[in-house]
Amino acid sequence: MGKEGKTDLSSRDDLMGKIVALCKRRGFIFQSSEIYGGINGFWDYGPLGVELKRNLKNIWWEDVVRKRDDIVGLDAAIIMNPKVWEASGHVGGFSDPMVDCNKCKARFRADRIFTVIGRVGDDVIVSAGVEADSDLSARDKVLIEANSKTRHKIDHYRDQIKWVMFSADKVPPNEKALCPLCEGELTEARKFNLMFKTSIGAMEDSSSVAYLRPETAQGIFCNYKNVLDTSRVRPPFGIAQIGKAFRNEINPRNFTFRSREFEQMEIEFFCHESDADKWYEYWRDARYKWYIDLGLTSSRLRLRDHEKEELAHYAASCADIEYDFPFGISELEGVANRTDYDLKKHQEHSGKDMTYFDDQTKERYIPYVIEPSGGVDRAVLAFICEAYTEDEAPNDKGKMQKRVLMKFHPRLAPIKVAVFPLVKKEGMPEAARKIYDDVLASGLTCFYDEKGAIGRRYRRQDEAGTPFCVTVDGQTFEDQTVTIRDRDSLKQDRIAADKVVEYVRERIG
RNA sequence: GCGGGCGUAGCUCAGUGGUAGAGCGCCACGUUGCCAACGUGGCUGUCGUGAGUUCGAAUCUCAUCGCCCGCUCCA
Repeated sequence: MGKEGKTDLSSRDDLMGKIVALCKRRGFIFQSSEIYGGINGFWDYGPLGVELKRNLKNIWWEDVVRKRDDIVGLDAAIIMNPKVWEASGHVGGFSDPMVDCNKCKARFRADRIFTVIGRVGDDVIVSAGVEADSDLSARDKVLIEANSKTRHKIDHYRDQIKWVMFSADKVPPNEKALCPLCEGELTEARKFNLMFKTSIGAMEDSSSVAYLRPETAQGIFCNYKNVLDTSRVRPPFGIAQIGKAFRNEINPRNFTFRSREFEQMEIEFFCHESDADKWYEYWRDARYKWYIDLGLTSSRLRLRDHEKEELAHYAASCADIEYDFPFGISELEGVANRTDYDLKKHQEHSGKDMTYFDDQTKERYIPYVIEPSGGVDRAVLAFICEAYTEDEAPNDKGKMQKRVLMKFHPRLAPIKVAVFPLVKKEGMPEAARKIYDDVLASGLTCFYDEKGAIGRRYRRQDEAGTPFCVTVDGQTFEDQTVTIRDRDSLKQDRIAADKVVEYVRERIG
């Protein structure tokens, strides 16, 4: 990280560096397996981070499942029958071997790139890389495209030339595959399958192969019939799930933003085709508002409708909810109209009937699916970036000093209340302990601290994002009141000691 | 995956071949009467990891892991 000569870009980088440092310093997020040198793309949530993340998931679950009568929950297994991933297209689609050019850095599908070499003895008369359907058509293409000098040579040696043709995924020993664009050397063919593979049972043979799910959605689609048959729901209705998913990303980046193990919070909302557009718009707008209500400012948050060309093959429409991170604008959640694509695919592959029969209209149909699918870790990171604030506060001599605070929405804050004795004597610790016990008993997260100067204790809570700090002082013993300090404004109210829980609850909302 | 930069205490970093450092932090005791106070004492290191060169490596070489930036990729 640069120390000086900051451009706009590097000061944004610096901001991300400060956020990463604070996350570690205060125990929000650690790198996985750090003592062994870490492991790329995996992260651990520390004591404050796990509270923050859990708060976020609980609020989501409350808002989309418990407070609604049209959505039910689900917790599906991470490992599913491998046929699920054939039906979803995850096994077939992303496993083509690819090659890169070492020189011009272009990337190609290995089985589509051929190298053609013509030799007389050990002399190479012609060698070229070419994109083609077969080795013979590749040679023809090379002959047609050859320049006049090369053509001359080829004609001259005609019957003596020994041809070698091969695709970039089947390079013979001692040969090298060539780039069709720049004639540079190509890398070995590599398979780019995003799914983590494992095996079931003690013996690792091919019959036992299984995958860690690359998305949670398929667990919902596979249980759609079970839920319909057991939960007395009928379209329009949704199934919600929070769970881990795994993708063997080529290039994990940007702290926890793109990691190989991550958590999704996802709804699959089933409705009639004729209502699909209406529900799509409903969920797109509702999900956008959800983030704003939890404290992401609308200037950094944006809702972006996908262009027609940008849509995945299964989606009729799609919108991204994006956040302007210090490293750039990136997606938090996607809301898509997936049509009846998924249920149809599972009906085809499993042979099981996925239709719904509507008793009132006497219509039988496969429902359309609206999918609001959010990344939990991405949302946590967005709230962390949003909360990170530097301002100035006076020290004990009234001089302004830099202060770092995390302005979490009180609902998200890992610790809701901290309780301090002003000094460690005259019974103040005991009185503060009692208040601490009361707050804990109420179910609010609370932190007790009597170490060091009062100002230091306030600042420590500022970095943890604790919205309220309660202090027991001399006056507490005269009129049973305490001061309660607001994290953002630094203002203090004096309230009755037994009203702390009530005061905080009112402001958490 | 490619190219570049970086990796030293919990954090920020200094240290260009000769006994591992500073500031902050953390812990204890005292002091302290509302915003990173003060005093005294204390703790903290596989110098990312492994190998090599050398009498001697944090320092030079190679490999490897991790982080950052750009490209690439992105169901």
